[in-house]
Amino acid sequence: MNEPRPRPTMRDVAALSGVSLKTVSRVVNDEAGVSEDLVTRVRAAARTLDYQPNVTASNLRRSGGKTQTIGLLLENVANPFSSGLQRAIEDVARERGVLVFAGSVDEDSSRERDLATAFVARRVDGLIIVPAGHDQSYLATERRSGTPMVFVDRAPNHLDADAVLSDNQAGSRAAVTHLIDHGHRRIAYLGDLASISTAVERLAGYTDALDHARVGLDLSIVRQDIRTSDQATAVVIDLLTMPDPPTAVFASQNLVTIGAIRALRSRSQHQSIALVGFDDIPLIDLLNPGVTLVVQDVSGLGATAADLLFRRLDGDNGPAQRCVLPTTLVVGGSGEIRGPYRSPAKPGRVAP
Amino acid sequence: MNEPRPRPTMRDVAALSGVSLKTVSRVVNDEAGVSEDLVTRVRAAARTLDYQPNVTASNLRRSGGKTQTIGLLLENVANPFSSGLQRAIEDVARERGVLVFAGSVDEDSSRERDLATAFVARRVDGLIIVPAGHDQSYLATERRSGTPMVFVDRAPNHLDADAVLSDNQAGSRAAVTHLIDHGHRRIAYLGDLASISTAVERLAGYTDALDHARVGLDLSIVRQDIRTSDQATAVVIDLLTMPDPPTAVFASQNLVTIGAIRALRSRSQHQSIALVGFDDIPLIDLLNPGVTLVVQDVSGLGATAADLLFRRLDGDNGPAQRCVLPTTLVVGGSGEIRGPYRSPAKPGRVAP
DNA sequence: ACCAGGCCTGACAACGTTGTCAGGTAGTTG
DNA sequence: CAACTACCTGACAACGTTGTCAGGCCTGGT
Repeated sequence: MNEPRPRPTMRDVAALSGVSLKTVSRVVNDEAGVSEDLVTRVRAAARTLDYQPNVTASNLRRSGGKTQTIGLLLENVANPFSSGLQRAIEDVARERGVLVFAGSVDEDSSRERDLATAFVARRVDGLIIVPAGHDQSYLATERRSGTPMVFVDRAPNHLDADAVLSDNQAGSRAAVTHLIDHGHRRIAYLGDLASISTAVERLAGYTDALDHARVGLDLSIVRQDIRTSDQATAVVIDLLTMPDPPTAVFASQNLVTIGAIRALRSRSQHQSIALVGFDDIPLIDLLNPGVTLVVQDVSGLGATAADLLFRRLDGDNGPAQRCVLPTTLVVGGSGEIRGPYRSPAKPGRVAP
Repeated sequence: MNEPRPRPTMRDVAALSGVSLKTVSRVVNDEAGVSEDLVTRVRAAARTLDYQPNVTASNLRRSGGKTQTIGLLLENVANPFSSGLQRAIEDVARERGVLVFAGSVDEDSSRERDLATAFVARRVDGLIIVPAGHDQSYLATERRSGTPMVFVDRAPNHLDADAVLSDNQAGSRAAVTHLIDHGHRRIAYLGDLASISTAVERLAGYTDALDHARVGLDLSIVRQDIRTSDQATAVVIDLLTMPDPPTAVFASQNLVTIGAIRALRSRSQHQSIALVGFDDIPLIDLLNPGVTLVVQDVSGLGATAADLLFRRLDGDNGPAQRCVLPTTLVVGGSGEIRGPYRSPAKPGRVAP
C-alpha cells in the first residue's frame, strides 16, 4: 500500500495556478468579480489536483458558522418508527444540502445526553429528538445560544422547545371505543414502560374511553412496563388464563401488539379475542384476521419536525410550538370480533 | 425570544479563570502537567460558562485530523435491511465515540456520488457504502489520501477497496435446490433490477441449481427488473395465468416476495404454489403458511464492515479484503409445498 | 551564592478556510 | 492630463483549537 498522499488544499491550488489563496476561494465559492481568465486557470488546477474543499474549515470561518448538519436522536434506528422518521427528515434535509447524523438512544437517558452532547460538540445546526429521559434542561445553554431543537413523539421536559406529537390519547380512546362499540367491556390494556410519556397518554385514552362508556376500570387487566414482544406474549397468556379473562385486548405499542398476536395464536384464540394495537406493523394485512391498528403518521411527524426545524434555522424565533398530528384507526378484522355485549349506544347491560 | 448569546470559547474560559488559552486547552484535554490549583479554577470557569469544546475546530488542528465521524451510504434508511446495517454499524462506532452520518441513495448513482462527496467534504474518517452505481472510481483520490472505505452487500467497481458481501449465489442456489428437492421443476424466478450485482448473482444461483438438477432453463418464467411489490404481484398473476404455469416461485428480494405473497393469496393459491424468498421479512412467521426465506446475516454484515473499517483506521493497510458471509435457509412452510415430481436424488421423470 | 534540572505556564504559529480592506490597473470624464 | 471611477487582486487577520517552544520559578546540589 503506497503512502497516503496529503489532501490538496486551496494553497496547493493557488500555487499551481499562480494566484493567491483568496482568489481560489473566490472561484471555489463562485463569487463574482474574478476575471474569466483566472477562473479557468483555477478551475483547471483544482481539477488536476482533484481538490475537495474542506467544509469543516470553511464553516469555522464563515459567518453564521453553519455546519449544514443536523443531529437525530432516535429510539433505535432499526425500528420502523424511528427509521420512518429518519427517512422523512432526510428527505427535507436533502433539499437543503444538509447532512444527517443519527443515533439510537435505546430509552436510556444518559445515552440521550451523551449523544446530544456529542452532536452539539460537532456543532450541528439543529437537533431533532425523540427523548428518553425526563429532563432536557441540560440542553438549556445550547438552546440559549440559538440551536433550534424539535422534539418528536414525546414533549421535552424542563426545556422550552418545539414539539411534534401524535395525538396518543385520542388515538387510544378511539381504539378502545371501537372495542366497546363491538360489544366488549372487559378490555385488557398492555402498556409500554410507564415512564414514557406516550405510554401515559395512551393509558389515559384507555381510561377516557372506559369512563365515557361507564365501564369500570379493573386494574387486574391493566398491565404496564412491557418492553419486549416476548414479555407481551407472556402477559397475554397470563391474562387469558385468569378466571374472568378479558374478551378484548388493547396493545399500546407495536412490539407489544406482536407479542399479543403470538399469544392469541398460540392459544388459537385469535379468532375469538378482539385485538387492537397502537402503531403500524408492516405487512399486518397479510394476517388472517388482519389486525386493527391505530397508526401514526410517521412521515408526517418527521416532515413536520424537519420543516419546523428549518423554519427556525431560517430565523423564525417565535415562541415554542406544539404540533399534534391525528392518528388513524385502520380496521383490519381483529378489532371487529364481537364481544358479549350489545353496541353501547345506550350503555345498558344485556345478557351475554 | 431573547437574542442568542454567543457560545463560550476557550478564550472566555481563560479570561474568566485568569489563565492562558493553552492552559484551558490542557485542562479540557486532561493533559498532565497543570497544577491542581489551576485545574480546579479552569474547571470551575468552564462549568460556570457551560463551555462545550468545539470538536470541529479541534479536529482541524489536531494532528491526524480525525473527525471521529463516519459516513454511511445506504439504499434507503427506511428499509429493514438498511436500518439493520445502520444499527449494527452504530453499535461498533459507539464504542469508539464515533458518530454516524447516514444517507439514502435510492439506487441512484448520481445520488451516491453526491452523498459520498458531501461526506468527504465533511472529512469523515471513513465510509461504509452500499453502492448503487457501477463505477466508484470517483473515490480514487479520496482512497489514495487514506480514507478507508468498506463496501457492503455489493462490491465496488473500478476501485480497490474492502467489501463485505453475502453469498448471494449460494443462497439462491440453496433456495432453488430446496424447491427442486420438494418436487418442483417449473420454478419461476422473480428478479430485482438486473443492473444490481446481487441480482445477477442470485440469478446465477438459480441457473446453477437448475443446471445441477438438469432442469432446462425456461426464460418465459424468468422475470427481472421488478422494483416494487405491486409490480411483483402483477408479474406473478401473469405467470399463474400462463398456459403452463410454474408450480413454484423463487422471489429474489423482499419487496418482490411480498408482492408474490399477495398475488398467491389473491388467487388462493398460497397453499398450492411453493414460494421461497430471498431476504428476511419481519413477522413472516405469523403467516399461514409461513414463508420459507433465505436470510442474510444483516447484523453480521454491518458489524464485519464496521470492524474492518476501524481496523483500517487503526492503521491496517494490507491489501483490500473481501469477506463473504453465508446465508441461511429458514424453513417456513411455503417452500415445502410439494411439486409434481419426485425428489430428484435420481433425476428421472415421474408422472405427476 | 551559583547553576543544573525539572516543572509549569503562556506566546506564538498553525490547521484550511473566508471577511476586510488596501492597492493596482484601466477606462472614463472634465 | 489630472482626477475619478469601476473593477480585480491579494495581504492579512480571524474562526476555535492544539503543537512547539521558550522562559520563569523552584529545588537541590555544590
